[in-house]
Amino acid sequence: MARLAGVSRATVSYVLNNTDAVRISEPTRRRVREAARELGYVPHAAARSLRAGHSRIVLMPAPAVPVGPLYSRFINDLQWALGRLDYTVVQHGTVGLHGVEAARAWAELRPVAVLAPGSAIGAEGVAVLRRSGARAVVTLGPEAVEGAHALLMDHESVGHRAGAHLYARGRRRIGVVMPAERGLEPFSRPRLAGVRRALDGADGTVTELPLGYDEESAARLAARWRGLGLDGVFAYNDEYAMLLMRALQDEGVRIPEETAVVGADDLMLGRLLRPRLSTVHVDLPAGRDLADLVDRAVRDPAAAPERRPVLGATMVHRESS
Amino acid sequence: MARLAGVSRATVSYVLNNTDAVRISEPTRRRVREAARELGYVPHAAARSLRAGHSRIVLMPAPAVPVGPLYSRFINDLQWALGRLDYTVVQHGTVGLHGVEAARAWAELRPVAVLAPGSAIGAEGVAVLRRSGARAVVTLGPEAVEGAHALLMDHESVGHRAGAHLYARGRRRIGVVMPAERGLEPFSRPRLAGVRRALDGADGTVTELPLGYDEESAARLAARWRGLGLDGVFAYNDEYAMLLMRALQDEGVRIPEETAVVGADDLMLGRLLRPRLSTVHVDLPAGRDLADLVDRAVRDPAAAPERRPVLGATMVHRESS
DNA sequence: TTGAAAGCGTTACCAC
DNA sequence: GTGGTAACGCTTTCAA
Repeated sequence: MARLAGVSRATVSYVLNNTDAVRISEPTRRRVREAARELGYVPHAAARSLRAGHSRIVLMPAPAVPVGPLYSRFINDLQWALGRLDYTVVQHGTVGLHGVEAARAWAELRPVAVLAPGSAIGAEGVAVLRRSGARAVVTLGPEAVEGAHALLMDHESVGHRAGAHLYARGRRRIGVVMPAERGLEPFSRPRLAGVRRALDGADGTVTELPLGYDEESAARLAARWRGLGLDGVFAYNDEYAMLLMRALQDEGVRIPEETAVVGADDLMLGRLLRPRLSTVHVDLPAGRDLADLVDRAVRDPAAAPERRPVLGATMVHRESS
Repeated sequence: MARLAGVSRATVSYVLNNTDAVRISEPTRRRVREAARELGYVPHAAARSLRAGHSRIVLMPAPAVPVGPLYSRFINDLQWALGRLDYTVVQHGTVGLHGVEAARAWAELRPVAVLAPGSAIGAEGVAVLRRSGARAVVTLGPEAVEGAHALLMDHESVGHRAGAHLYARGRRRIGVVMPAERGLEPFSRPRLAGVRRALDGADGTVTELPLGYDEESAARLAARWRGLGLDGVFAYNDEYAMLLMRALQDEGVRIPEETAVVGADDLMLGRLLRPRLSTVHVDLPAGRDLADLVDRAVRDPAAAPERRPVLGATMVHRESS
């Protein structure tokens, strides 16, 4: 900051951070504040964190795939809650980096905490981040990563709810839609596994159904539907469910009589379909809670890693199953 | 960086940035690199930008409202393209700040460029950012802001296309859905204005229809539909269109005979409805082009502000109108 | 109550 | 070819 009001830099620092020890005279404070406004002074985060040895940045990678309203809202909540705790939330636009590479890119900003999908980071990435001064690393995903706190997003149980529901409704030959789009495997594979587990040891079969998110792909699948002989399908999520349901209806397949359809995520969308779409409702944790967890972890970096299950799954039975 | 390999910090800097002047012996280079890996060394972005006087950060505010797949994809593209140009893209989780407040928060990171909705920033915010060293400020939105480059997102023409289409199809009493959700006004108001302009001086009327994104709200609107005497409606976007269409159909209103419905954004969704939804297709600029614009602006900060129209709007006529 | 000075990690510039 | 030194903007300690 310039030698603006004819006082020393230290005085400026005191005033602008209003340091508790009230050692600066009121007139001086006023002069400093005025000069700051006049000059459009903005503190330099880099200099501050260089000196302090750490920043107030909580870093998360920006999602690489277009993400649904559910997750968007979750991120927003979280940002708001972290902001209240005086953290600066930053979504880092990592291009296509993974693991250590990504961790290194993030570490350059010396975030005080990092929140990232476990799959994007790995144990080695966690180590890089911790060594570079991150006081907390929190992973999101199906399993915990060594050395980091874990928010266990149990997508497997989403599939399990759907599978169990279909089975309970008397369905035995069950299809599971697997999105062809890249980047969805971390969600789709556990969901598939959950359906498998629901039918494990029972008299049912599970068939994987690759499906691209476009009408032609859906029409192709629907055209060979009767040949597949399936009486139930878990469509990955509500959007794919809508796509598939439409194609099946166009093909004359009656829902739910011939084939029961279950989606997931409980979007508005599904309520508007006819028949109304049965779905697995997914509960994400409140941003507030998660922000508190991050804050606690930052304050006590040596604490044992927490593993907290989040993402409750509940079956919502409507008309399509 | 620690005094790791028994060489000076300067030598380390040379090796890791492999400075062109090849003045470092190969053995030394090797030693340095090895030590760096061993220590898990990661350069300190804050120190670097403090020294350099500027960062490579391109900052954008993280969207405050859940944003559709269209805009998500656009942001992703842009991030990727800027990453290719060696910028670090950062989405700043600004809680509820606007204008100068927000600008100040962003300026603390000393980004080399800022990309933000014009409404979120204002002329004063632009000034703060420029004074704090941002070499380029690019606004997105319906109108340009003094001192900044502008990407003119012409939502007014989206509404205009819809309005003109409905009028051409013989509709005269036209409703325009206005989402009740906060944060959508920057899009909904221009879209409404566009419809108004399309009917300007013609023998038609425009009626605003507030609508919350939930079934009850839609049902209430549908219940009083016949009383409104509207023969056409522009539903803000495809999602609201789907919500409204379903409610109207449940009420027995025939589409498009009694009421024509037009959405916007050309989502997959609309193709799956019956009747298929007419919509206004929106073209966002390629991330690549925009990244180039930012890069040019950064290289020549003194250049006259560009105002570039983006977001082409095309009417896609399907069955609902 | 205020000012001077050190030091955070980097890099540009000069001596060695 | 190498290494020392200063400076970037800020906070903090110490002295005036």
